[in-house]
Amino acid sequence: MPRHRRTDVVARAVDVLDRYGLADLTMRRLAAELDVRPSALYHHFPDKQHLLGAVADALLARGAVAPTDGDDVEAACRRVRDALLAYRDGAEVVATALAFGLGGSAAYDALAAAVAREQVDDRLGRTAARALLHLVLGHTGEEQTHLQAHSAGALAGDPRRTSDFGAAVGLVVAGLRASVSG
Amino acid sequence: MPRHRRTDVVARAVDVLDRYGLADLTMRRLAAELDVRPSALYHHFPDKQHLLGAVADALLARGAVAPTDGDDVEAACRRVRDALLAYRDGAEVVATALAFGLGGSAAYDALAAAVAREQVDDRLGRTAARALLHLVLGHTGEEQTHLQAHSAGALAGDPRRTSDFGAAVGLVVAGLRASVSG
DNA sequence: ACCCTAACCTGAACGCCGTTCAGGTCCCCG
DNA sequence: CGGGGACCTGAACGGCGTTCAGGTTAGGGT
Repeated sequence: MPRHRRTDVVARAVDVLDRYGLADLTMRRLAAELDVRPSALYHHFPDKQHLLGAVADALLARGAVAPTDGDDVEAACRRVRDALLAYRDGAEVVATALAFGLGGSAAYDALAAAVAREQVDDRLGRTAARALLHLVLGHTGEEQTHLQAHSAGALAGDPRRTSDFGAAVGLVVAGLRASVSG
Repeated sequence: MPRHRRTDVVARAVDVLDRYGLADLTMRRLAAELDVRPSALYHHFPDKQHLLGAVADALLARGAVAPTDGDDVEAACRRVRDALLAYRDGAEVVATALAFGLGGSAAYDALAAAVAREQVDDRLGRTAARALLHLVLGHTGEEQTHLQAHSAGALAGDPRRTSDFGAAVGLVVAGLRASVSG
């Protein structure tokens, strides 16, 4: 009965991700959610990794993460971070997509574009963008994991300690500025 | 016939990890390698995550990663990186152990100790150590993934482009020094 | 009005995975 | 010599990603 296109499948996958988490974003579950048999998904994607790559790209697109934004470095980092935080396990999804080389490159592009706006040569710029990417992914992923662990039953948690995300990014930016003018 | 202790199991797991990679480090495979039935492993560890945590700690211990080392920040980062690179998928193993809070804390401790040796207050020091941890894990993991992808059939790879690991770390260290003396 | 092609899907299986549990064996301590 | 703990077996449970031969259906070309 149901007839779906690639876009529908990805959208539904994003929905399942946000409601149940990455661990429960399974081919079988997604298929059930679409009222379809698991094998039907393989008409749209060669395997789960490609699906996850498309999901990562969708997350970033919904967060308006694009290299053409006029953000400075701090704002670009915040924008990527916000996009990742907007969906459950967003950071992990994008990180694995990047690791497999099957998506998520918009995150790097956005950071690289912002870095390029500083007066810095290409080599150092790429290094900085890569460092910032790892920083944002690691920091946000950690935050997201603990945030979710607390939401599930653990009421004895810290009183929402202020995140040092900005400070960590500031450290790299300071190093970048020191390297260019020093 | 065979009788094993926790230590033996972890050692064998490290061996399997290095030979076959994290994806093939399965409870069943490890059990077979020890000439034992899979259920026997659950006498030593409550689940796979705890096993992996112990493996992460073993990797770091073998790399002589300890907070008492007299390294400066750059050297500490290099030491952690070398420990991760010494075994296949080492970075990923330590990263997931840290994410689950079941091991790998020696990596953070080593970096934190080195950072503390700089003249910097605790708050900023912890932020810097955390940033460096994400940087080292992300950078090394990426390197390790691509390195292994190239070793498996892809001879059309880059001519071993020089890694910018040192430059990335230097960026953070420069930022740290700028923040303390500026 | 027809057919044909491509897109989309089914049904059934394959081989793997982590984990559980009741019960067995063997060594060491008292 | 008895008992208890450490270590292991055998067998299953439910779930996973993936494959494949074949069925259905929509829509454009003639």
